[in-house]
Amino acid sequence: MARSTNARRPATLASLAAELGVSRTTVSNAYNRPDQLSPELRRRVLETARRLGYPGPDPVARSLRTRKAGAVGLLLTENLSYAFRDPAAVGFLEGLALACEDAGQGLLLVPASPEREDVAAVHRAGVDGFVVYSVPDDDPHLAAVLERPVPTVVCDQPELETVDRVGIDDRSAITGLARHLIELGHHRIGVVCMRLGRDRNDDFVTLERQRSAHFHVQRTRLAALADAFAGVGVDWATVPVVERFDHTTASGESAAAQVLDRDPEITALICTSDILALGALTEAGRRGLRVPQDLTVTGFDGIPEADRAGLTTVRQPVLEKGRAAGRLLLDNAEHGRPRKVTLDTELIAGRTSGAPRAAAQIWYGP
Amino acid sequence: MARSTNARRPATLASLAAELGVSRTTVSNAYNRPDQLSPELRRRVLETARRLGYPGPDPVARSLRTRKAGAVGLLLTENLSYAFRDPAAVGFLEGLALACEDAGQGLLLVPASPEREDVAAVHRAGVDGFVVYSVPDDDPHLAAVLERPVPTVVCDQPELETVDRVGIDDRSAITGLARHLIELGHHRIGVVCMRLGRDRNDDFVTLERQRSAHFHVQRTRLAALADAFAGVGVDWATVPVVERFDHTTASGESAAAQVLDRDPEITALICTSDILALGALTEAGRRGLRVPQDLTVTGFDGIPEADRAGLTTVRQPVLEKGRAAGRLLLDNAEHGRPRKVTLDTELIAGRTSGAPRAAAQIWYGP
DNA sequence: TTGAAAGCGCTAACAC
DNA sequence: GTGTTAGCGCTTTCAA
Repeated sequence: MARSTNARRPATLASLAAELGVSRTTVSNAYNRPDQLSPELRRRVLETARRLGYPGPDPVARSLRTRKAGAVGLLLTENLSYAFRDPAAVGFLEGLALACEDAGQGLLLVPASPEREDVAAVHRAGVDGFVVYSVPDDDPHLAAVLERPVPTVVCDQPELETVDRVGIDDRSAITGLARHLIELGHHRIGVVCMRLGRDRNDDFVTLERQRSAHFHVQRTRLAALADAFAGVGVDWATVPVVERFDHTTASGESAAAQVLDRDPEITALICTSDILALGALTEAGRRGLRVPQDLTVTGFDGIPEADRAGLTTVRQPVLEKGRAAGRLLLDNAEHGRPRKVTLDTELIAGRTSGAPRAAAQIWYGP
Repeated sequence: MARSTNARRPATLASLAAELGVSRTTVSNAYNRPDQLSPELRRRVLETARRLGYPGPDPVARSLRTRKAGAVGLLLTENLSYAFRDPAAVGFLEGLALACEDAGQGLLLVPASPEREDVAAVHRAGVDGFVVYSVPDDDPHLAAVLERPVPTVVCDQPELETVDRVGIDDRSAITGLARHLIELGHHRIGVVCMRLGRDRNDDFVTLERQRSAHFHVQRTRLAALADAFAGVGVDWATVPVVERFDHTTASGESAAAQVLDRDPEITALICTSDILALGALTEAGRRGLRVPQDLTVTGFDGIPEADRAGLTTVRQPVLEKGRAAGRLLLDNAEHGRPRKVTLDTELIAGRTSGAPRAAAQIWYGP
C-alpha cells in the first residue's frame, strides 16, 4: 500500500486509557465531549495520544456504535466514470455534493457498473441513506438499495410509489417542445432517444419496445411525443425512432444518420438529450443539411454546450435536482407519505428550430 | 428521513440465527461463503431472512470486523462542488472513479471546505486510504489525513518526501511554454496565477509572496517563468503578477484587466490555467485587443474548452492522473520508499500566441 | 469529573 | 458442514 504513518496499528482508545491509567470513557470524552473533563486532563490525553501515535477514535467502530456513517451513497447505473462525461450528470453531482457539504456529510460514489451485476458494492456501502440517479426500473442495484434499511430518494427514474422522488414533469416538458415544432409546421419527424433498457439496442425501436421501456423518462417522452403528434394526424407507427445505448455525441451522429437514411424527408429530428442532439447537428453538417432551413434539431437538458450551440431544447435545473435530492435525504423532518418534488423546466427556442422546407410544408393530410 | 423499507431494525444476523436454530457462523456463511454450507440450508437461511426483513450483514459491522471499508477517500481543498466546475478536476475525478470502479471500491468525497476548519470529516471517513488532490502544504485537512493510519497518495501538491505522489513536471512544462514565447520575441509580459495560499489576495503578488506560496505548483511555475525570462534579460521584479483566489473565468477577466491596466505595453499574458486564460481572452476582446496580434494569451491544462478556443497551452493528462492516483493507492504491492509518478505534458501552440506587435518588438536591452 | 458495564453487529479461527 | 469462542474499537447510560 501507499503509505502508513504508523506502520503498526497498536494504539487504540483502550490501550491509551490503560497507558494513562484512566477509563476509556475519559479518553472518548477527550475527543467527543471536551467539556466533560478538565482541560488539564484532556491535554494530557491528547499529548499521550500523540506520543503513542494514536490517530483518534476509529471511524468505523464509532459508526457501528453510533449507527451513523456520516455519508450518503450515490447510485448511478452508468459506469461511474461515465457520469463525469455527461454535463447534466455533473451538474446533478455538483448540486448533490453541495447539499452534502452543507450538512457535513460525505458522498460515497458506489461502484455499480451496469455490466457487473455485482450488487455487493451496494451491500458494502457504509452510508446513512442513498440517492439513486436515473436508473432503469429493473436495475438489480436499485433493488439492493431498496432492501437496505435506510432512507432513499430517487432522482428522475424510476418512479416508485413508496419512495421519495425528485424530478421534472417529462410529459409536459416534451409536450411543450412538440407544440413548438407543430406550430412551426413539422409533421414528418424522426426521433433519437437514449437507451430504453439494460440491453443494448442500437437500432430502430418498435412500438412495443417504446411501450415497455424500463427507463421511465424515455418512455414518457416518447409517449408524450406520440400523443402530441397524433393530435395533428401523424401516425406514430410511421415515425422512425432510433435508440442508442451509449450516451455520447458519437451516438447522436450515428443515430441521426440512421434516421436520415431511413427517411430523408423528415424536417425535424427530436433528440431526447442535448448530447445526442449535438451529435445530430454534426451529422447534419456532414450531409450538407442546413439547420434549421433543411432540418430542425432539438435536444433536452439545457447543458452549457447546447446553449453555446444555440440548440432548441428544454432546460431542466440539473444542479437544483441534485441539491433537492440531497436535502430531501438529509432532512430529518418526520413525514408520512413519500415526498415528490417536481422542478420546473423551460422551453428554449434556439437557432436550430425553424419552419420546414417549403416543399415539405405542403401537407396532404394523413 | 426519506424512506425506510423496514421501519424497525430488529433483525440481525444473531436474531436470524436464533430464529433458525443455527449458529451465527452459518448465517454469516450463507452470505459470505455459499460453498461452506448445504444449498438447502442456505436457501432456508435466505428465505427466513427475507421473511424477517433482514437486509443482510450490516456493512459497518462487517467493516469493523474485517478492517476494510471498501472505499477510498478523496480530499479536495476547494469547496466540494467547485470541483465539478473545473474541467481539469472533473477529468481527474473521472480517472480516479475509473480506477476505483475497476477495483470495486467506492469513492468517498470528503466534505472539507476550505473555510470550514472542521477536520472532523476527515476523522469520520470510513475509508481504506486517501487521495489528496492539489491542496496547499499547510492545509489542516491534509494534516488530518496524514495522521490517519492508512495509505495516502497526493496528486499535484503538496510535494511530500514520504508520501506517494502523482503529478507532472511543472518546471519543465512551463519552461517549454516560456521558451515558445521567448522565441516569438516576447519579453514584456504579465502573469495571472491561481491562489498562492489559503488567504485571499486578489491583487498583485510580491516577490516574497511568490517565493513563499503554499501551493507548490503555482510557486514552481512562477519560479520557472522567472528563471526563463531572466535568461533573456528580463527583470522579474518588473513583471506584473496578479493572483486570483477563485478559479473562474470571471477571475481571469478581472485579473487580465488588472495586469493590462498596470502595464498596457505587455505583449503576452501568461495564465497558469486555461480557465483563467479563457477569461483573459474575454477581457482582451472587451478592450479591442486582437489575439495574438496585439496580445498573446496562454493557459495551462489543455481542457476541451481551451482546445476549442485554439488556446496556446500546456496539455496535461488529467484523467490519467486520476487513474494513476487510484491505482497507486489500490495497488497492494509492497514497496519500500514512496513512489513518484510523473506524467508527460505537451506544449500546444494554438492560435492565441504569435509574434508581438512590431513596436514592442524593438528591444532596447535591459 | 470519572469509571464500570454493556453492548453496536459482525467474522474468523479453530474445534466438533 | 456447523458451532464455539473471541473479539474488531468504540460510545453510552448509569452510578460513584
